[in-house]
Amino acid sequence: MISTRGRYALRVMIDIAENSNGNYIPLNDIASRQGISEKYLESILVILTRGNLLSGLRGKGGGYRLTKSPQEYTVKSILSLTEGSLAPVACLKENAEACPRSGECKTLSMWTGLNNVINEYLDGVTLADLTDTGDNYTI
Amino acid sequence: MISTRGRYALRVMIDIAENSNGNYIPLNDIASRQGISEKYLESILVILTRGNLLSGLRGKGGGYRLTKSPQEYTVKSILSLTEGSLAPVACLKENAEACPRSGECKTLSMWTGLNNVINEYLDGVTLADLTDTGDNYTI
DNA sequence: CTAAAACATAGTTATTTAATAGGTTAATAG
DNA sequence: CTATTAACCTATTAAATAACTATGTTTTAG
Repeated sequence: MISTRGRYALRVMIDIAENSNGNYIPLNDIASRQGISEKYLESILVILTRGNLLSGLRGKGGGYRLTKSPQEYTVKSILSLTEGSLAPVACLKENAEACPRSGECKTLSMWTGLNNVINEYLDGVTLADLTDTGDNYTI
Repeated sequence: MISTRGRYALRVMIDIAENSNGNYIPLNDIASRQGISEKYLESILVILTRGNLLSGLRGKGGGYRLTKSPQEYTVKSILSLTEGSLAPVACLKENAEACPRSGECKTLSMWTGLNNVINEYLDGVTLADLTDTGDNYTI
């Protein structure tokens, strides 16, 4: 289940894709448009910025902007960064410690299949697919 | 993300499918075979029994057994009962209250697509597919 | 009648989520 | 140069959920 962090992150990315045109737009604007608490949004933007999905500029005229064009962001890249992992079970996380039961586990291949199906789907949708214009601008 | 409740439920169903042959098998046996706390397992078996995926019989010689043959259980039916919902976002739950943003929501169709992909996958795997024999017995 | 086992209810602990609060640094407009 | 703007940083908290534990009651077989 995707938490609000991931869902808000997606909305923020869509908001920036639609409202910036390569310009920096301040957190303030995004928060009021989206009706999300400024302070909470800030914690999400930190993650997106540290993960290089956004770049931030301080001071007057500052804000956030995309680091690449909308069609280059997959939904998977946005969600897996903000959610930490999209794996349906703990043993399929990136840096999961080896499960002692993995040898005899009768459900592992089923979980792996589910994981693949989820990843393939989310890899096939880009940020541009979610915006009104589809293709807002190119960096 | 699937919690231990759902994962344990699957393991229990597999265990019963493989070890019962239409006979009732006691919680005690399942718990020790699976290495899961008896008391915690009990709370999961209550859900499975109330949902008619298992039937329980009290007293000596009692225990739990399947209510239908393994190939008639989809993994989805087991997980959605024990997890409550498999929807990736709250607004796609069965009895979700209508989201006030649903009209303007730019991510809804993407989430719906993800939900479909997950449900189709889990609907395509049966309990029989997860057991050693594949087809243990027929009721 | 006694033992076995499901059934029922309530409580505890730890973790995570969602959100707040308050302060610091950097950039720009005037 | 200075005031303002806005990102950046650290810490705290309230609420919910997950995972597990404890104790007792009822039913069934032998």
